[in-house]
Amino acid sequence: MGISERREREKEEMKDLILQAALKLFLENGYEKTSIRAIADLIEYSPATIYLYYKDKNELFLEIQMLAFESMNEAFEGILVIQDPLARLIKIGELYIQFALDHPELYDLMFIMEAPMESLDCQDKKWQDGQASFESLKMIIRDCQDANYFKKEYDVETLSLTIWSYIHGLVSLYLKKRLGIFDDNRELERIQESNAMFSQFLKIISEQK
Amino acid sequence: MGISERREREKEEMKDLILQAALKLFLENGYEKTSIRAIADLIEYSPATIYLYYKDKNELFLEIQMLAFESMNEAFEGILVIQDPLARLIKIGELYIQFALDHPELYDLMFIMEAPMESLDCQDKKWQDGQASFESLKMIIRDCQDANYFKKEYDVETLSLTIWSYIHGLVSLYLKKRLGIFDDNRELERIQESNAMFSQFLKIISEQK
DNA sequence: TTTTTTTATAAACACTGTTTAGTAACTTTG
DNA sequence: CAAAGTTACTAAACAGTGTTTATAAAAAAA
Repeated sequence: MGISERREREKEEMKDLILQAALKLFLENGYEKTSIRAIADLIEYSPATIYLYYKDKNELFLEIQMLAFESMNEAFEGILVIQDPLARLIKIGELYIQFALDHPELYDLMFIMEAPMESLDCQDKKWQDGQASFESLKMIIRDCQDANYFKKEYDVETLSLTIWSYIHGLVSLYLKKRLGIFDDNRELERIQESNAMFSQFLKIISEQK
Repeated sequence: MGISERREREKEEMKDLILQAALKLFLENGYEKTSIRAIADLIEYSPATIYLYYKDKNELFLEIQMLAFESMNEAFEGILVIQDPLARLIKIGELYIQFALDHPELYDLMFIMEAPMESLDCQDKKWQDGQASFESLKMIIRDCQDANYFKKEYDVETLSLTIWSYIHGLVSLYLKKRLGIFDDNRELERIQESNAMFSQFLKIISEQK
């Protein structure tokens, strides 16, 4: 009997219809201004209908967060062609910054907002794409150790966290408009300069034996 | 005539009454759950009264942000007794982390939330305590350069931003519950380990000539 | 064709920040 | 001292928000 299968399929289609509408409005207006009523209006359904497919607003935006991680991991794919591990590390940092600047709302959802993490920890399988992107970083750092760029005594996870912290801090200070402390209006250049300096530091650390 | 002066004083007292009530509720429940009505209830006034003293919710919480910066700068005061500039730099990092962990809601307001920055840039005189704390960092780094810890070619502001980015990234990943990617429940230890590693790196960079 | 199950919604609930119109109290003036 | 003017305050409303409930319509199974 194909009926229940068709219904299952229709249910998925409806979930996706809602998700795409939510994504569209979210990218245009951000989280707060994307109301359930606005999403319902866009797809021409009643607000209550959305609750038949998603438990609440958080669950809906958790799904968008997952799409965002997939998208980021895609952006990281081209990285493997770079032979030298340290150059690869520096490149992934640049791609990370680029992703954050290109999709500030998605970045917010992935790494800053607490809303989508409220009924979840990063261990959850829904965060596997999030974990995957961190695994990419860890792998590159292991490669750097194998190629004798970093001391093998360094704990890979600690080193990964240290580098991730830096780059996340840099982009989130920018996204949250805290780089205005510099009196000139060269916030984007500041990011590039700081990142160049950090890359330089990584090289110094790698040369130190 | 002392009457208008008394009224001026009473106006300030009322502003402070509202501010203290807002601060109390904010520290207990965070920004979203601190409603104007709840503040009004606590001081036994009508919600509309609050709007006679503050333009809107943002202006009220901008005032709290300023209190938070003052409080952080106080926490930094003891730093000057440390003779060695590099040790001083490492110590201010520890104090920064401690402040963030002790007052997560205040930290959020100062460096993460966009709400209080909406009608303001960091250049505004209301952010002078915010600028002061960044100046402290810049001064320490200049001292490090004078003591030959860091190359004099390094731009002080770029170096400050790089270090600030790292430490802000670390604490904000923790506060926003993104350190759950580590399967153990040792998030606080992770922070300590990463910070120890970063301090180590600073030493390596300072020794490289 | 009748019964059962699924799908969708109108309306309400309990909130939110904010504005408006009107009242009561205090201050100044005649 | 009484009238006029000013200031302080609030009840009520406005326009939103996320979410739940009761009800009706449509589809599937009996």
